[in-house]
Amino acid sequence: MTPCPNSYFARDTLEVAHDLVGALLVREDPAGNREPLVGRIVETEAYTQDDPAFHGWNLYDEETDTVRSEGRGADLFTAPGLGYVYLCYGVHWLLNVVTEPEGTGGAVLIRAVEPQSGIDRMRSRRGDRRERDLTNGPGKLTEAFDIDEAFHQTSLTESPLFFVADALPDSETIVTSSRIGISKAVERPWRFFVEGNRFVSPATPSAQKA
DNA sequence: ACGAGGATGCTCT
DNA sequence: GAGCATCCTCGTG
Repeated sequence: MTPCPNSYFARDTLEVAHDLVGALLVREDPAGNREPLVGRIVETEAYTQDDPAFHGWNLYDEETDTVRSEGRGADLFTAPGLGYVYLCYGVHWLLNVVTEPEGTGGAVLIRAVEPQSGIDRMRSRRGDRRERDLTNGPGKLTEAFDIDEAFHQTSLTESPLFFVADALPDSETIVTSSRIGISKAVERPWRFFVEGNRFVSPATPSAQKA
């Protein structure tokens, strides 16, 4: 269980978003008394600094190669491997990990995981429902994993919350589609997910080969 | 299965 | 005051 290091995230955002599909998301109990919560990531989305759907859109000035440090989106230009966690629709926390070298904007949204360990505790947090409904959406998995603003701008390369790289089995294929729930740059195929996996979020635009 | 509508709070204009 | 990187419940087929 070696966490993905900062260098893993200091890469092209599309590559990181692709490679995180199949990786594990691990949430350890700080006290160490209980087994960790573990989910295998089956769906991600990429957001980049030249992307109108990006929260830090237009903070980067190409002419002067500088970044305006105003507002929420500025945290997307911080060091790779940090958390970017924000409240969506006033209701749900969404988990992103910052990508690209510091000073370049980028993040990967974790949209769905397949529970692997700690399922009983996920269900106790989420309510008694089908296993696939515990974590098949970006707001659902943060509730199942007890992730909120406390992880904003904290390191996601060490306990208690980190990623572990893992390859997909031969039986599974990564495909892409347009991203979910955005109104700008909707044509960019920057959603990555495991084809046919039942833990992928319900909204599923037509897929293309990754 | 599928669609409509409401909850709820932060950010930016 | 509008617009969200969403989810849940409750209708109707």
